[in-house]
Amino acid sequence: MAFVALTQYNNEQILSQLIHESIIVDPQSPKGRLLGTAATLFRDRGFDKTTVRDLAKAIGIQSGSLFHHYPNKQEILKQVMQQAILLNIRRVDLALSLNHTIKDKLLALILCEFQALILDTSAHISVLVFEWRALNKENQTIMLELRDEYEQYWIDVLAQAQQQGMIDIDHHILRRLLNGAINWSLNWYKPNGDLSLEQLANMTLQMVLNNHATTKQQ
Amino acid sequence: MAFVALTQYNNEQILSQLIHESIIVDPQSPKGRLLGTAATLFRDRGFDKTTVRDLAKAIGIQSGSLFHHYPNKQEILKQVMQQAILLNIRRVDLALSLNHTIKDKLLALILCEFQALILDTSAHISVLVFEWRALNKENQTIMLELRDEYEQYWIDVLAQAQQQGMIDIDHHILRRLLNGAINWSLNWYKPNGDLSLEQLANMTLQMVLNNHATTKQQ
DNA sequence: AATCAAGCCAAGCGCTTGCTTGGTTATTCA
DNA sequence: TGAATAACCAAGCAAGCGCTTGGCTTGATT
Repeated sequence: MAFVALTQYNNEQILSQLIHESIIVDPQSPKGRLLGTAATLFRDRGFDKTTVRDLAKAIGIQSGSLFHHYPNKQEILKQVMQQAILLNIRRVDLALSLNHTIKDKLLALILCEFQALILDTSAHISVLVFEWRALNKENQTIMLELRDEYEQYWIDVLAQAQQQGMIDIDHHILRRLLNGAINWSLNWYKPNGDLSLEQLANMTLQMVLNNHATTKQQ
Repeated sequence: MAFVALTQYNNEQILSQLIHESIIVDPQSPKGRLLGTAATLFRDRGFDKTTVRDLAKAIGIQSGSLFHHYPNKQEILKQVMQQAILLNIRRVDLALSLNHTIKDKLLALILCEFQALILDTSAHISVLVFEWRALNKENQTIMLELRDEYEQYWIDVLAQAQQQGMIDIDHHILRRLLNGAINWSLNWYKPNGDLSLEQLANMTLQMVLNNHATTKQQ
């Protein structure tokens, strides 16, 4: 029983499912393209340094026309982040259901998080991670509730891993350390280099597992 | 031969030494207090959202008077970051010389980095970590040279740790993961909580060491 | 006693920002 | 086919931004 990663097909299924449920906006629609463009600009230049004129120009409309779609710039930021979390909650949910040992589940979580940061949702997730402070307090509260939902998947798996003796240190703290280690890859990982995301995820797993568990499993 | 951490006295010695060598600005002087206030504001509100009027008001002068001390706002940011690195290079240098086993040296590096982020240089270092993109390209280059100098201490120790079989994965990648894990503590660690920095540093060390090394040493 | 630099103030310039307004064009669907 | 709605334009306002200017005050130096 080997480790199972999400396929491109999986991701497309999740996407169209969420669009159908009206949980996320179709990236093909005007509003969706706006969010995608905004995510890219926010990631590359930062929220504050991206002006509504920059954004409008990148889309090909007048700056004033943005406010037909969203009431203000802050709301655009919120939507970008919200879509990112909602999509990745589903991905994690599916990835965990495809794997059965705790070790594989943990690897699935790690790989999913790397993929979210580096692959197709990179722009949205980068904004979520690095433009957090640009969110106003009210929106931060809303987003924190969604993040808690996502974090629960991690906590559940890590708690079991600790129970089985696969990890040594407190799993809440381990999650914080891991979260930082993975997020930080945005600052250095080069997608077209020698190191694949699967390799990186495996190395990260190896870092947190104690040696007995590593050699005992499988 | 137990692990030796830097004392308050050590830090004061390093500080006055660096002031005497004119490498960093005396925090008591007008320019130094300006940098300290700027660091705090930049950390708490971000560089872009801190206006020169905010900064001037916090110091107790008119906004225009700032430009008597520094030619522009960007230069203030650069100085804040530069002071942070220069001070911490010295600290790491001393901390490594006080410890002799590789395991203790590694723990010293981890603890120093946590302390830099959380304790007295917190404001400066936070700015360095989280306001990097606010630096213009030219200043980024300058700062990268200083960071390389700092990173060399890490690479040296990690390379030896790997040679001795204390860590399993490539030490360059391990440094990236560790760097992220430690930096991220800014987002969650509460200095007055139950968890001390020494404990946190030890847990982090335990995470990266493989079990054989952990049990074999000492 | 004269000099001068450090430190600061008061005022405001020129520019950019998010967003508004009033109106026009395109698309959808009964 | 006609009405409603979505999508957009052109122009510009009010506020905030970094920074400049010209001159005043103070304390150390010679």
